[in-house]
Parts: sequence; C-alpha cells; structure tokens
Amino acid sequence: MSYTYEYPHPAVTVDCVVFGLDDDDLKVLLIQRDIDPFEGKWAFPGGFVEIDEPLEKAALRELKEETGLNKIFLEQLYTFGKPDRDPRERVISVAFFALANIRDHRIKAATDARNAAWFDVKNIPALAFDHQNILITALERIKGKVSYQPIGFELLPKKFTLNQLQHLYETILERPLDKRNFRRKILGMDLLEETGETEKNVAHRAARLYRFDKIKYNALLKKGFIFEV
Amino acid sequence: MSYTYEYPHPAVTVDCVVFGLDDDDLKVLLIQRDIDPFEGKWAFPGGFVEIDEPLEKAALRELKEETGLNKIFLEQLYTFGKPDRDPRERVISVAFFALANIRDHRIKAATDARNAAWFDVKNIPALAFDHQNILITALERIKGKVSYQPIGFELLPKKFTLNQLQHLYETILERPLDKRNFRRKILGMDLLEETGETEKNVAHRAARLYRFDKIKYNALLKKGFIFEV
DNA sequence: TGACAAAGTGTCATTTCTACACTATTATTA
DNA sequence: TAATAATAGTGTAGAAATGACACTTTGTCA
Repeated sequence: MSYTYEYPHPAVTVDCVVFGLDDDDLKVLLIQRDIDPFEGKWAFPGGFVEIDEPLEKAALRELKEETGLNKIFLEQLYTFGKPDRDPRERVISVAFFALANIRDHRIKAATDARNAAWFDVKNIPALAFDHQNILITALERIKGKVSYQPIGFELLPKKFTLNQLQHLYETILERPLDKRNFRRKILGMDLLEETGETEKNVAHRAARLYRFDKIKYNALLKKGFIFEV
Repeated sequence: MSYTYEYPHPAVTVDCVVFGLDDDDLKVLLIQRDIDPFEGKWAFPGGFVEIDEPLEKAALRELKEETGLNKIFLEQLYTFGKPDRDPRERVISVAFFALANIRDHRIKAATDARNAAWFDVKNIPALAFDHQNILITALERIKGKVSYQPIGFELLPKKFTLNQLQHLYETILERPLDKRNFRRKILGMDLLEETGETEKNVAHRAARLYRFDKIKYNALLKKGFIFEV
C-alpha cells in the first residue's frame, strides 16, 4: 500500500520527556532504540503519529507501547522541525513532557525499544536525533514551571514528608532552600493535608506524612489563588 | 509531479498570531481567505511548510507573503493537531505568536489573502478552521508572559510615555493598575531611559518620553535580574 | 543510656506591596 | 488674559512577605 500527494509531506512524530524523582535525583525515562536509524542509541520514547490520531493520543500510545507507562498527564512542550533532524526524511516532532512517580510505575521495554530505563538528568548518554535539544527545552520548562504550578507533587508518593517536598524543589531548582521558610510558605498555602501518619523504618525521629489536596487547590484557584514557591 | 510514501503523511502548516496595540485596544492581524476552504472567512496568516524549510522560516515567509509584515520576532505558541481540523486532509499546524507596532508596519494583502486587517481582540469575526482556539491560546500566552518578560515594549512606538506603557499592561492584563505604584516599579528597574523629549500636540501637560534600553536589560539579565510587573 | 540523625519550631529586621490625593503644567476657551 | 480642562507627576504610612538564623524534640541503634 502506498500514499500519494500532489506536494511533498513531512512525517510527524511525537516524543515524550517523562521526569521522575528517585531519592535524590531528577531522572528522565529513555528507551534504547532497537531499529535504525540510531539503533542501539538512547532516545525519548515516541514514534509516528497515525493519520487519524490526535497528537496527545499518539504520545500516550507510544509511551505505553515502548515503556509500559500508562495514563499519565502529558503537556505539550515544543515542536521540533529542523529539516535535517532525521536522516530518513523530513520529520517534524511534537514533544510532550510529563511527570511520573517512579515507584508507582514498572517500566518495561517493548516494540521498537530494546530497553527502557530511568537516567539521572545529570548523567545522560549520547542521545539519538536532536533529543539532546529536547531535553534542554524540557529542563527549562520544568524549572520554570515548578515554582508557579503545583506540579511537583506528581513526582512524589501520595503521602510524603515536607523534607521530601523541599528536596524535590531543591533538586529541580538547583538551589538550596531554607527549611523554616519553606515550611512556612507551603503550609501557609493550605494545600497540604496531614495524614496523621508518620514515616516508617527510619533510623531517627519519624516525620509527618502529608498529602496534596487537589480539591482544595482547585477551589482556591477559582478564588484567584496563585501558587508560588 | 506527485510524492508517494509507504505510510500516510499529514500536511504541516504554520499560522501566525500577531498582536498589535492601537490607541486603546489590543488587536490581532487577520487575513481574509481568497481560496477554499473557508473562502471569504477571516483567519490567521499562515500556510503550508515547504519540505526543506524550517518551521519558523515558513511562518515568516507566509506572514510576509500574505500581509507584507516583515522581520518580526516570532515565538512558537502551540501545535494544533486535531484530526479533523481541516476539511481537506489531516493538517497539523504549528502556531507562532508575535508582537508588532501597528504604526511601523503597513499591512497589505497578497497571494492567498483577499484582505488583511487588524481586529480588536474583543471583536473578532468568525474564524476559519480552529483559529478561534488558536486565538484563545495566544491570548492566554501573552497575558501570562507580559508580566515577567519585557515584551510589551514591542507594541509601543520607540519613544513612549509611562501612561502608554501602563495602559498597555492594563489592556493586556485586563485589570487596572495604580499609577504611582506602577511608575515606582517600572522606573525602579532601571530599564527605561529618558529621552529628554516630551509629547507633542496634546491638549494638556505633555508627558516625558522614554525608551526601552534593551542593552541595559540584557546586561541586567546576566546578573540574574528578573523582570516582573 | 548515650550518641546520633533528622524533625520540628519562632523571631526580628528588611523589603515589598498596597492604598490613597493633591499640585504642576500645558493648551484651549471664554 | 484669566479661568478651565485635561493629564502629568509626586510621597507616605501601614500591612504583608521575605530572608536570615539555631536550638530543642523525638526516635533508633549500638
């Protein structure tokens, strides 16, 4: 079967930059390509958009096919369209980004992916295509966004300590924050709910566990509340 | 001539949302389509990306062809890809947005545009394709961006009064600002240079004219300065 | 039971924000 | 030429937010 057009058409792909947090490090999910071009190289999960498929749906499908990751929230990041970014033909790629809790998801490679794994953003192998650029763009976005949208909570377990939350912000923003000031600000927003529980199996005083109250957040939003860290 | 592919390919277009400021109103540049589909309807300037052409270059080319607007700074806005957004075939459109000073540019329609004109964003005719969505996205973007990037200056003449600047912010943000607080904040940033000149031909005390000092701004940026209004 | 490790807590000085009203200047008009 | 109309231009004080800073509490483990 073949498809003919009066004018040349580019191919369109989607790519997904999924961030995760693993103890101390910010990570991204990569797959090792099992097909040419760039066979054996690491890249962001992604692939061709089907002709009647919405972009976001294509991204979710590819993500699931290649890594097993399912049902996560994707946000459009940027569209990469340099004419020579793919050696096969003109390929325009719509990149998405997402946050995921590493422990909640079991990654497993499939279809065009030989392998799938989380990599520390500070230690990324050489990437296929222009995916290095995509990574840079995604890091800028997450850094810019984390301060004024409560997206960070997606990276943590449902119940988390204030120290974990502070650590997350310090990791993404790449600067230290004052413990007391951080707590004052976060708790003052009235977005966190105490679970009444504390950490288990730690060799020191156990910290209180909180959960993010999305309903409260949405209610505050309607009243003009602005999240800011 | 025809082009054949093993798999179906979407077409890719670019669209440009150009904002301008005319006295009291925020405007956008629209063209009236001279060809099907949506012949006679108003739409954002744009068109098909050539097979070896970067996206931004395509946007600049279409903008110039259809409206005469030349050499303005475009920023990628969002990519619109719903499968049925174009009745002809699957078309994925990469939208850009830009700011322009209306008085500096003479608009003239050409090629596929029967007409080109500025429209008050509060009073937009029915638009072709999903361009209403594109407009909404662009308005959100400019509103979100104007407060923390000094983009507003692009909309004003080179020399402008503080009242013009304040009015611009009030128009985009859709809320009133306090005159004294606004002046204190803007002047305190040390980004504006007094020209020494004043307004001409006004029936009241003439206001001082300022210009935006981009060199100073870039220097401050390097020192970690954050613009915020 | 003492040492260790992290949790949890308050204050003060500085800066920033907000709300608010009158005088100065210029062109126009009576 | 004096009065009027229109906008320019200016300061302050109270409230809120920020940033810097160190010790006590609680639990585990040796």
